[in-house]
Amino acid sequence: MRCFMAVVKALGDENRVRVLMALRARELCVCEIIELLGLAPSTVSKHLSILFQAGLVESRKEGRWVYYRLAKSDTTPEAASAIAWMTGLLEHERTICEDQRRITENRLSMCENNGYQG
Amino acid sequence: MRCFMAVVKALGDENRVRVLMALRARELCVCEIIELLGLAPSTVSKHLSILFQAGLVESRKEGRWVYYRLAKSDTTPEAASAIAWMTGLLEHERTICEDQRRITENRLSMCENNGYQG
DNA sequence: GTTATACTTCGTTAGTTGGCGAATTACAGG
DNA sequence: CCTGTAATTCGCCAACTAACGAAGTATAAC
Repeated sequence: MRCFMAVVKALGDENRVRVLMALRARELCVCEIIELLGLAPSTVSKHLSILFQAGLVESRKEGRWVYYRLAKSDTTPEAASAIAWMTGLLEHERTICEDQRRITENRLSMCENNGYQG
Repeated sequence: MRCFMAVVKALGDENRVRVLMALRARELCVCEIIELLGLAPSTVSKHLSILFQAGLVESRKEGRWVYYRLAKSDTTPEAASAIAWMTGLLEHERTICEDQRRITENRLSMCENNGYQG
């Protein structure tokens, strides 16, 4: 129950939902997410830590950057099924699709890391 | 998106989740839900109105009582799939099962409507 | 070392939420 | 009518949350 509530509360903010949906396309570094949402770095960092605590995302550090990605299937059933459920309902949402476009077209312009090829 | 967020936020409170899971067994009048949760009537009424606004429950009035039940499949896809998702994850939870037992054994003792057969 | 960028942590503030009791409405039964 | 029960609405308060900026940590480049 505690895990389920953590996941649901993590999904309870529109900005966090946008992040999760955006991460379906590819992993993103924090500065890209900052640019995507248009929020202060400290705010975005807090959102990401909430998603992490809920088991919805994973992160890896590479040089100065921290990359976040959706948690793989070896995470909790709550997190995995939440992502699937959310995706089914929101993948055609206007805001989500626009975010998707900005990511795939590398239109996160303010980020110095833009154009990173992995 | 607005509908999805309403559903997710409605699921963001443990008492509301307990109500939804309890309503799988049968429809319940408000006084039974008050007894189940052990909260003030005004608090329970507020919770139920949030669940209703999100399209998760329906209600019918019968005499002095108002009965709530899970929204049928003709509700929004967000609400219907949310109930299915939640049920799959929580049906074996300790608290949920205990609530279930109290309901099926008519152990909501303080309610005058107890023993109602429909 | 110094500077610059990336990110996190901390403290503050404004807005939201969940809880309650009091007052109100609705209805069934004297 | 009046009384009692069921439920909702309203106002209030404590706790939580999302936002920010400032300060701190970490790494790369110079």
